[in-house]
Amino acid sequence: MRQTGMKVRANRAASGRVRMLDVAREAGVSAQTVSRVLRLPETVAEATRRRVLGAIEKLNYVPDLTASYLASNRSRVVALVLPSVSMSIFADTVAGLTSSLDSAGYQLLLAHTDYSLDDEEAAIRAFLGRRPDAMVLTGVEHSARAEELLRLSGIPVVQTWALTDNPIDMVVGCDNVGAGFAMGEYFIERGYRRLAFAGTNTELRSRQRLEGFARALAGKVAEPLVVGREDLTRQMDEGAAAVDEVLRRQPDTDAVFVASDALAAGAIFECRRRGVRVPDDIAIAGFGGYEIARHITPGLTTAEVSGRRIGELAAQLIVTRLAGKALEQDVVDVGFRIVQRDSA
Amino acid sequence: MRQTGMKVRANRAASGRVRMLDVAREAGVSAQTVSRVLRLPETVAEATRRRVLGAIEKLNYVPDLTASYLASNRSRVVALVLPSVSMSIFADTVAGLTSSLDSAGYQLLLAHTDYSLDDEEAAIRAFLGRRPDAMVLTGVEHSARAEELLRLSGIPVVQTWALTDNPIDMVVGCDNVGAGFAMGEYFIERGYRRLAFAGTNTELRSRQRLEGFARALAGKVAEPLVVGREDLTRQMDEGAAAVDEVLRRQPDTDAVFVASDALAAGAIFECRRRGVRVPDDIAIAGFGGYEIARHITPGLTTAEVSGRRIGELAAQLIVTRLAGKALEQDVVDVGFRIVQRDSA
DNA sequence: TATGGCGATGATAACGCTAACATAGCCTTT
DNA sequence: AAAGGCTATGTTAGCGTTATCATCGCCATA
Repeated sequence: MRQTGMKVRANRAASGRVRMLDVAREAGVSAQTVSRVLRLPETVAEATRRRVLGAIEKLNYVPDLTASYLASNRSRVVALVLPSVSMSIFADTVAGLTSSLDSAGYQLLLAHTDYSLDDEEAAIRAFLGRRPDAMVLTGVEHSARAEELLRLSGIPVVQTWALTDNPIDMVVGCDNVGAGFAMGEYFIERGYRRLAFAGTNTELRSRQRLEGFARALAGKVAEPLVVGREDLTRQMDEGAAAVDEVLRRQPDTDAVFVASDALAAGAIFECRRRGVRVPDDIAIAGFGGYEIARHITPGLTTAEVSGRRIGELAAQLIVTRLAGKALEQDVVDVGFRIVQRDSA
Repeated sequence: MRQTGMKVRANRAASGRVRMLDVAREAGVSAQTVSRVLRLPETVAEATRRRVLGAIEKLNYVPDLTASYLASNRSRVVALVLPSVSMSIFADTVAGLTSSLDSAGYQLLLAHTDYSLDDEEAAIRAFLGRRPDAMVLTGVEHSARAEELLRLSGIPVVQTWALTDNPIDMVVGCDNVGAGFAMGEYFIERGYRRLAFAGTNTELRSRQRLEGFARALAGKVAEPLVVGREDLTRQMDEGAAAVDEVLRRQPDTDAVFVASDALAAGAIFECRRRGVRVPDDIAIAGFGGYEIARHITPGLTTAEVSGRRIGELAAQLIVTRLAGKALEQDVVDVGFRIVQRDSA
């Protein structure tokens, strides 16, 4: 496979692939000039540049960014770790992130953890081997080892969808405790007295929403019934199961705060199937602000957070940082907004 | 930055990063032995291996897969090009793909094209620079140049979500024309006579479903009204708009085949808002088999296709092929299934 | 005891690119 | 006209890994 001995002879590499040197020969320049045409075109004379571009076109040359990284120490790759890919809320974040990074010439490496911190650590470790220029994580809860690896790597890291006083590096998210608190107050103002919370045990963000929610109720009404779900692959099924559990364990519940809109939609659908009226028999509020919240009947009252904006801001922080510029702030709160509809 | 002159001295590279050589020195072996511990552990003596693993742990060494690619010509990266990330149907495919590839040690590079063939070509070009071991595309329609680049690259390519007689390499998908035809027959059997189709102009797959649908109606009932949507970012909004257009342009429509379940759900929600009864006033069927089809009221009749299975099979084809094994078949039809619920 | 084979390890030369420095030619400036 | 500076291009030496071949013991075999 590898050619040994005969030097310089070949017009193509042993691999058969077109290299920068092949383009250079075709254009009658040095490899360095080809490199410059690609990266700093304005430093190359018009005529030369045209000749090189012609050769690139003719030979169908595609530069090897892997080799480029090795020589320049910039990979132009951003790694993204998500709990789950098939979750609309994160999909918006991915969309915002890629849109903004694309235009800056970065590409996205993706992994998902199935909500396991161990899997997350494994994913981070594997990613670091690709030498990404930056890494985006979901949430602010990670294994100690994962945080250490990230710190040692020295690359910019953005944690998303939550806030923390002790970030690894940068954070773009919302105040989950605050959102829970606001929803608790909202329920109480409206006169609901027998409350429940349905969320996921495995997610810190869900637990934080519960924390705020419970705090808002404290001293005013009874503690909320808490229903925790583990499996998150079938969101609507889980939401339906959550309602079922709430109605079984505390039949006189008059309002439920559900930790995500997809779950909440599942809950509303289940109520409809059972003939339980929303909000008359039971009020339901969600979190996230997915498209379905606007469309479902009754409209879903929810704590809206712009997932897309989180992605865009994360990208912006990364690009700014990688450009060597100073950041105005490395903790960004995108906020939330209680959107009132008919479900609560 | 680069050190010139003084050789061998440094215990760490100029970059400050831990290299294989640092581990080798720590363990008192050669770099090659460290490499072997990582890739072919069984060829290294037990005691040596332990020493090397200890050194790796101690120094927090993370192998540089970029350099590894350059030397071995295997990147262990699979590139995936999607029309859109925030679309549940593709999310399942991504999930299936990553799950299967993870365990084989591959990582996923992701890009989206916003349904533009030009953007797709750009994404493919950019990806090829990363030298992925394989590439997964959505659909079977690509620019001529993109196909040429892929063929020249020589890597395994899997096209998904459709079938074709002339694949670039491998295909995993379903028969969109056939699904449309089956849905057409279904409507006719049930006595619907004034039909419409709502889909996207930009997607070949949507047009194929229409083709089959129209063919099933031909000679039996009038040609279907065709409503085409362009913007696909807000699926449910688009579905609502589609119903609106159908009712406006052909008020006596008694059934609509909508090219995706998310659109169809939007359509059902819109009908509900307007007081149009489904299926009594208008029947609605979808395509895909998303979770919402089971939950919405009325339940959505749909042509179900397993997006997850498409991802899993694509991964399997890739892994088999990269392992140098022969494939039983390079065109896989995952099939579809008309699932009858209450909406049609 | 010489021979061959095998298991474990090491030395060396790429892989395709870019940083850093070098050079060559030309234009200003004084 | 000499000095300096600028622009366009070339040369060289890596970046961190792995493929390949070489080496060195050691043991079984004849």
